Amino acid sequence: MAILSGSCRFGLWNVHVSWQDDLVYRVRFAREGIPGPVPEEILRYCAGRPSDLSTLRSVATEGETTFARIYRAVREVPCGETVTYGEVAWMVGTAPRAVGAAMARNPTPLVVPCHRVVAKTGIGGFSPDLAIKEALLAMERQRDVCMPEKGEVNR
DNA sequence: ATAATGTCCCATC
DNA sequence: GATGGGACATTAT
Repeated sequence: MAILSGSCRFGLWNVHVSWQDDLVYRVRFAREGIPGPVPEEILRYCAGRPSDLSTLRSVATEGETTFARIYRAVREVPCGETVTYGEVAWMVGTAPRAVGAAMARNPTPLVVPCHRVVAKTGIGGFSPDLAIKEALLAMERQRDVCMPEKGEVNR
């Protein structure tokens, strides 16, 4: 089968997704949208509705490279919570700057929740726009986009 | 081999 | 509180 690609809206941005079944190859934020399908969980998440992004897999977490291990560690950060670059580094057994470099090159934001990794003193960075990171964190703190478990999805 | 990262920590004002 | 420099691991050129 061919890899599918499409986009959905999140605030002022469009979230482009390349995927197949439960495996996500790439996620990126862009000004303009494109037609095509997007995984159901991502669609719900962007709409601020309950979703469980952990049901999706990312190509970024596969392999035995240091980056892959970093992405796996980040994936375990619960929705609504944050960790610092240093803490992730300690868990994986690497350096804080390596974590920063890995986040900057994260091929699948959201699926690998790099927005939950913040600096010890501030919020850290995010591209293409730090405002996206702030919006994601604010949404996870206030809304119940987290915990799709056991039917509370609608009513 | 060198530069560049979405960092951290400690020593200074 | 603000600033500066060094150390750290990894990737890209």
